[in-house]
Amino acid sequence: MDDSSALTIKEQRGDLKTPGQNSPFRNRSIDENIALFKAMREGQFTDGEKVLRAKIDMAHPNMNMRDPVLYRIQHAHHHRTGNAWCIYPMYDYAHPLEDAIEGITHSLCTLEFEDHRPIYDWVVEHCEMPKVPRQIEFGKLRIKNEIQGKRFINQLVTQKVIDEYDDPRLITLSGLRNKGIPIQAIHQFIHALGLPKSEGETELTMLDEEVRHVLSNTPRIHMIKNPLKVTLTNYPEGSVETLETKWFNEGSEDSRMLPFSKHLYIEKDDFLPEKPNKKWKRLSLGLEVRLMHAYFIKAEDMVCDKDGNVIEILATYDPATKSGSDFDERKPNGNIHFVEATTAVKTVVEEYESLLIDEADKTLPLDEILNPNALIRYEAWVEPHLPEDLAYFQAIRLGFYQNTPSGFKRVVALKSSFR
RNA sequence: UGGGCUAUCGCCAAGUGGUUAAGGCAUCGGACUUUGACUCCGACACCGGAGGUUCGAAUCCUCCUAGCCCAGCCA
Repeated sequence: MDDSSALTIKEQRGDLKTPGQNSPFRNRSIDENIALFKAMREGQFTDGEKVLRAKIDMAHPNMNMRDPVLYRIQHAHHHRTGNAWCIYPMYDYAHPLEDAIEGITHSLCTLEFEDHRPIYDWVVEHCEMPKVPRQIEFGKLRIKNEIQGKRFINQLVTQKVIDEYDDPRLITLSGLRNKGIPIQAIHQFIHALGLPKSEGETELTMLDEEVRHVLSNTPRIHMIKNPLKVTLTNYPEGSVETLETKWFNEGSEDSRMLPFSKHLYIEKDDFLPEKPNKKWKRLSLGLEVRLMHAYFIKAEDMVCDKDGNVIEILATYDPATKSGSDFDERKPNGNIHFVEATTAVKTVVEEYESLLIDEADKTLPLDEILNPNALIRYEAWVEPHLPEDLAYFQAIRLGFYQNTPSGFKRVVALKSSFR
């Protein structure tokens, strides 16, 4: 039992290179110590008036072994035990005992507790615990370009940079779940990483790849992010054709109805007036592409606004090239997806990227390294007739999305070798 | 000479005296393709440095270098 103040104990502890001094109360008798400790437990002292310490070695090179405090007085209300106790054990004393009592054999924790292992072992041994647990330390799982520290996450929430603690931009478990990352992907990701003692920074692309694997068999649908109007000049006005189309998830015979008409939307990125190079497998004037699951169309002309932006493509379609017709007289310049303009449904979509900019220096202030594109919200055009129980799907050529009551959330983008 | 720990490809990570030094991610080629996806082929490391021991070293020894953690009555 030590009557010294916190400040005195601190001063007596020495520092990294100089040994500490024994407390003047270090040699109290066992009886006196027991009586004092009982009184302490009874609440006869005020906070900080006395403390229980382990008598180890004030000159120990590991400062954790310089007579560490075991119990301190805190007349505090505990959320479980109420006011039953006014003394509380320190982590270094409670933790090894809890492990031993619970029959823990391997107690895993992070690297900064390596210096505490000697006390852990000391407590187990000196308390003569019948079961001997072992503490094993490992490195934290750090992720590149992400925020993980409680302090920083709290700051982000408080400053309203993100909405809540389960914001999908966070890589907390609840954040990942909210974003729609399947639990199997997390398991596989963790399994691939192992439990090393080295402290590296893992790239999140490893998780992304696991997510794509898990989601690879989800139904595929057509969704247009940035619509560009296409008008088929040789298609009758007013009629909407319905094409039966396989979902295209492997092993499934399910099909869906995909509308098609004179008025369509394609992705803005899928058109350039002139073919820029031989690798261009999309639409250009004079070129023919296949609209997936539908027909070949050929861009004949385009309409621009006064600023020169392309706002509409005038094209023709070839009825002979209908999907499934085994037409093979010509090869299209590529395959792009589309949506029928009059039946397409507008849907709110959210997409996420890393919270921090690439190669972020985490020692800089947060507001200097936040990625402004960590959250992007937009309205997309989606084909109709989606199943009501659709939880996940792949928007063809875009990515995997989670279907939620508030809209679509992108779980992970598709890979692309397009340059 | 305070103590504890780490160091294998751009990123993770196997490996514990004899292997062509696993594998994944990323990247770069190419095949296939009604998703520039998937899949499939192919390319991609003198093991932080210097010495030493050994027939043989990423693995053992010595020295060095770099990085991380520790001075709460926090966890």
